[in-house]
Amino acid sequence: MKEMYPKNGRVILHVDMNSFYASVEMAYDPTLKGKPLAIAGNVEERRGIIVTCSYEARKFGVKTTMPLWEAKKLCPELIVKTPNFERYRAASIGMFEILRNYTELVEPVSIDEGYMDISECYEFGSPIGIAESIQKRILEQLDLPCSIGIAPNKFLAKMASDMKKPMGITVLRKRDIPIVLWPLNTNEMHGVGKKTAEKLTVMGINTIGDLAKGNEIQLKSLLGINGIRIKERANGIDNRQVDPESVADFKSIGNSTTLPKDAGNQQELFRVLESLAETVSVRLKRKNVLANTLGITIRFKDRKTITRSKKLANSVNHKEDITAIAKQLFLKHWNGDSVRLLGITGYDLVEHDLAYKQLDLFSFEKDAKQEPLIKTLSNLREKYGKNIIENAGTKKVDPDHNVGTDTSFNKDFLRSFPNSNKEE
DNA sequence: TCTGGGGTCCTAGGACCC
DNA sequence: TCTGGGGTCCTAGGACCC
Repeated sequence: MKEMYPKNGRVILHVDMNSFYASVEMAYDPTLKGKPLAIAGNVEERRGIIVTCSYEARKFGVKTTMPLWEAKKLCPELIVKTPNFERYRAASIGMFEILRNYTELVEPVSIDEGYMDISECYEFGSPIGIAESIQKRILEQLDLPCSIGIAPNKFLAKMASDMKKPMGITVLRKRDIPIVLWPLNTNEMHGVGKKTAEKLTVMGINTIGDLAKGNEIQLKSLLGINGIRIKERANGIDNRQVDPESVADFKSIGNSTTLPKDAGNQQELFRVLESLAETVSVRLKRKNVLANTLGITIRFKDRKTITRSKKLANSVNHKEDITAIAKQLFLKHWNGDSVRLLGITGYDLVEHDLAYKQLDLFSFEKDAKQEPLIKTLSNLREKYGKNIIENAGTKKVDPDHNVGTDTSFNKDFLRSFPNSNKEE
């Protein structure tokens, strides 16, 4: 059966929910249907921006990322709601469940979009038939609209799903590229933003067709590896696989907030850091991971933004540890200027159990990496007497002398010392 | 009254080691 | 006496996406 299909005959779908948050609110409260609706954060405060809006609101010129006050000026009867993420997550889970009825090869990209590899889905009919069936089920079961792109790879499927909204189904074959894709401006291409489009313009590249014929040496020198990649994409080449596991290994977990008013008071900023640390700690624990690197973000009142991070000797997920490190980083790099936004992010995430195993190994290791731990141990000895572990601090650690069996010194005990990551 | 919050990936320089 | 080249880790910033 498989041999009947050509080697590169993949069939990829990109399923994209239409104005997702607004549509979920409408499904939840049908009286909102047909009305200009916007979802916006910080509704009471001056920093609120439009996160998503209904097609009715778009007719007035309301757009995503527009400040709320501006949207209200354009559309005085705009209905504004704050995001209700539990609702959106529930709808998202329902949507991906429907997709998995057709194949296990479903890769969620974000809360409201995902790729499917339906190359082997013979029993469900033609690709268009499958797309129609998916669209119908999502509408009937969840009352939500979506657009679907059908193509031989991810990039083309993504471009295709964008072409008809709402409730579109678009097929984009390789042979359609010159007619359908090439006339478009480069900034309409997935992966080309404002900055890249500007650089391309300087090179005399305006359309995706220009890019497809672009000079590789020039592209590479101006845009790095991305220059080569976007040229390939412009020619319809994209070999990325649909990977259902990719959601499982997230790389960072963070929380940031724009303050109601710019602030320059250290006590006040510390309180913000404490609350951010709390959120990050809860999220890390919920995902059962610890962070090996911690970073902070400071945006000043002129919107200049800096990030500062620190690789840690011991992984963390407790609020107290995160708070202490964040404050320390902040004090070290804050110049006293008024602050607009603060953020804390954990990177280098390791699974809870793995982190503990490494910590155990770590305590028996004989090389120089042992130093931070030895310092911690010395502190402990000073505080609690030298009977905790006799030979810590020397290079001659006996692997059979298991420090972990001493109940007064276990992992939890060690972790209760936020200063174990203190900078020397 | 301008411009949120959650992320990913890439680049580049300096430290450090061999 | 005066200095190579490669690899990896760490840190910071930037571009992009939803």
